Amino acid sequence: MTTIKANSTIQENKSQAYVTCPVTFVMDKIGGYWKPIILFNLLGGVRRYSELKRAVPTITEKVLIQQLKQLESEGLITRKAKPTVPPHVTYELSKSGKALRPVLYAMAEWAVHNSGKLSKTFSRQMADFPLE
Amino acid sequence: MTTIKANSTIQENKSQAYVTCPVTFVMDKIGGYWKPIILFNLLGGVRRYSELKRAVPTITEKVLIQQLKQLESEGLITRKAKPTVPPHVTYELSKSGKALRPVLYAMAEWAVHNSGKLSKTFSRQMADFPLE
DNA sequence: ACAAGTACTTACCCTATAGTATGTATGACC
DNA sequence: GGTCATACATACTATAGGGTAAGTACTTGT
Repeated sequence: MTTIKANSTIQENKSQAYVTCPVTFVMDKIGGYWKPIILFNLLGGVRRYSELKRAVPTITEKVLIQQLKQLESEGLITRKAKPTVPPHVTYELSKSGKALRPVLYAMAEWAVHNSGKLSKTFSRQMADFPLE
Repeated sequence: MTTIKANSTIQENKSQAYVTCPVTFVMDKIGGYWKPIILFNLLGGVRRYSELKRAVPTITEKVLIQQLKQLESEGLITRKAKPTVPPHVTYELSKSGKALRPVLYAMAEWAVHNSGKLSKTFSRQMADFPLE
């Protein structure tokens, strides 16, 4: 599952920047390519694994769980599994995950006003921006 | 200068997600590890290359210019060079770069409230958050 | 008997990003 | 005439993230 090597120079640089820059702290948690997309989808409420897969069709299964595990270990989402067959697993934003709404919203707003030709597409999407 | 290979699968996935997700659009522009940190520093106003270097001491020169070039080509910052010796180069947020303030601010706010022991450090930093 | 669905896991490979180290042009200053 | 400072460039290496492909366990439906 792609274990992270401790004590690499990159990781040490990161942990140093952590302490000094709040923005960096955030980027380290949601900075992966797919993480914001997943979080965005979870803003709409509880989602099954398979629902997320359908909502983000271009992500591969490996990367999807990988990112979900990371988000879970960072405390941004919670996983609930019913021990049935076939399995039934749901993901949900945690308290701090829900607190990211203003961040994602600010991003989306920025995209609407600073994406040239895509602006119209994005502003249409904003109508669907989950309010709670 | 690390040219990006066009037509790789990764790039194609990205360009597809672009069109559907405003959050992804933003992440692609400021999603690099150092970009938000650089932008954060430029929120304070015009900065010389050497000032940025001192402000972000753990970044290497190679990566610093690399990121600056990318931010410039994305239209988030502007570069001005005086043809003197020694050279005098300054960087500044563009209009769309300045528009990122709410995004960075929302991130910093989230960090203050969701970083456990680091919260106090971050809230102290927030006092210095550049207002304009 | 067998295919389908769910939520994964594993093995292997490729690429973008980051780090290390060194080089460059030019004029000012000593 | 050698050093200093500025703002880079370049070559090489390392790592994290992402992609492809295949497999697993168990039950329900045909």
